[in-house]
Amino acid sequence: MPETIWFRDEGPPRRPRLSRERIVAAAVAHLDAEGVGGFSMRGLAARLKAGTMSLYEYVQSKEDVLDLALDEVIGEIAEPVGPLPWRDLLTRQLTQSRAVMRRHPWVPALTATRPLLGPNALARSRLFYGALAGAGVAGPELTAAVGTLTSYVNGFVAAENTWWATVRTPAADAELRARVAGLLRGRMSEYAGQTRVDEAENADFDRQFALGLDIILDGIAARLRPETPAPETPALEDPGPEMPAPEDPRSETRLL
Amino acid sequence: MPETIWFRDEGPPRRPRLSRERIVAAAVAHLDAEGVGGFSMRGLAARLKAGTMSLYEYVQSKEDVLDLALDEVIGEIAEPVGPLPWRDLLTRQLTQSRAVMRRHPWVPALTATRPLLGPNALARSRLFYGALAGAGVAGPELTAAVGTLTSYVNGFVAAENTWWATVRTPAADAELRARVAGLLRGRMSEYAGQTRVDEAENADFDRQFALGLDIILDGIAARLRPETPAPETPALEDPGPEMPAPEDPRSETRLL
DNA sequence: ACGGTTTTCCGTACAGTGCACGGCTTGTGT
DNA sequence: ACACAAGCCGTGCACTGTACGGAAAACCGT
Repeated sequence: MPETIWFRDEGPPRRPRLSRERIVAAAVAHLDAEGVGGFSMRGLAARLKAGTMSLYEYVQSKEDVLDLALDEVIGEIAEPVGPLPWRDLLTRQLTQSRAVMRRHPWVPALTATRPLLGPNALARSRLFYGALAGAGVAGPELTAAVGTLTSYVNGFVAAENTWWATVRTPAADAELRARVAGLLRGRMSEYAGQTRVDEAENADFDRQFALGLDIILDGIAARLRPETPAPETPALEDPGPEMPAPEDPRSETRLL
Repeated sequence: MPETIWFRDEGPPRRPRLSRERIVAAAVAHLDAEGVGGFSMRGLAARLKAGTMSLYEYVQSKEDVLDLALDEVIGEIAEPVGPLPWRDLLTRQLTQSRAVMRRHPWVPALTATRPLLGPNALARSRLFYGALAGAGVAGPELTAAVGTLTSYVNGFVAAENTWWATVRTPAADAELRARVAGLLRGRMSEYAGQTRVDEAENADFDRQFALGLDIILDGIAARLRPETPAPETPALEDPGPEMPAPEDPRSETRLL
């Protein structure tokens, strides 16, 4: 009687128990749970029920893990579904970016330190460049526009996260909370005559974010129609406004 | 013969050798030299020729030192000199912000983590709110405008700094440099038909920064004159557009 | 079926960290 | 002259990232 697979237990793990994939997944969970300060290779290994040094078979350093985790969560941003006007596309994408960064509050801290060169980050960048180029932005204004948008989102959510972290911490007593709230929210009431700022903070941030985004998008839109008062930027001496066809038409054509 | 002071040597230090002031000055120097990753309390103490634990007489934690150092360098931004149109004032201040953050590349990494509640940071914030309020921005648009501007600056310089750090490091070999440069700068040439991006990178960033800033300021300016196409924001039901007099007229009146 | 090679795993060790604790030194008030 | 307090800091502890080298397992050519 031939011994079948069904009676042979799989025993100790056949193929490698660890993998880069498993490691980054655990890293994201670990970062979500402990924050970037509480993240350690020992803790990560423990979460994987592996020895600490085993991780170094798949990764060269802690920084590598962080880079991988960062690009991983950037991948959580969904691809745009259909053809969309550039402004809607950017608004949706960036709102999603913010959502991801709120879900993973360690992200802004990392983007401020590490360059974003992973495949997902590059795909995002490519998407934005494509959308704005399709809208007619070109030359230095194109890079400026993309840079402005992504810088804004990063900066906004970074500030937003530190706000939540300092004010909504259980350790923060009511007094600190009141003082900080007074300091910051007071600004607005000080200059706008409105004092009751109650508890709609979450909605406040949403609104704040959307408003700021609109401000930037307005500024970009203003550069599209030449009748708006923006007489600067003498344009390149380079005559060619011809646009080379992107080498990968699949992902580009559906942009607009 | 009375013993005069001149023959009595000052001997061992009379008053406390350390002080919060001395510590933050050394901390800034240490951070400039070693970066935020290489910053350690032991190193800082060594720079002050003091025992490590002596620092804790003046400070409760490493984070305290970082917060102090952060607010310290924010103080490097000069006060505006005379009355200025709001747009000029903001442009100058934010350009100086960027200069400070380039001089102290660890700043963006910290602002992404810690809330900015020091006196210098608050004074800056106050200045911006005052300038924009004086220009006629009010309500949620006011906070959004200020948030957008500061978020942009932080985000921009953070990205800029990581760029310099990865590409201009001596450890970065020419190959990495070329690959990264190709990836990023390629975006622009890909969509704008311009390929020669040579070496004017520094000027490029300057221009990029100014352009992005102009985009945002345009967006803000568009909200000032109601004839521009921005029919949203139904305004507060609160009737009073009267602005309360700032309690400290000295620093406010000269804004505009 | 078996010896050898490669791949995966990880225990140990080392230099470094932030900081709690408690003792020492020094200047001051009475 | 003495008590007291303020500034100083050596020692120690728990923790970090990771270099090194050995054990175990998986694969492979014969």
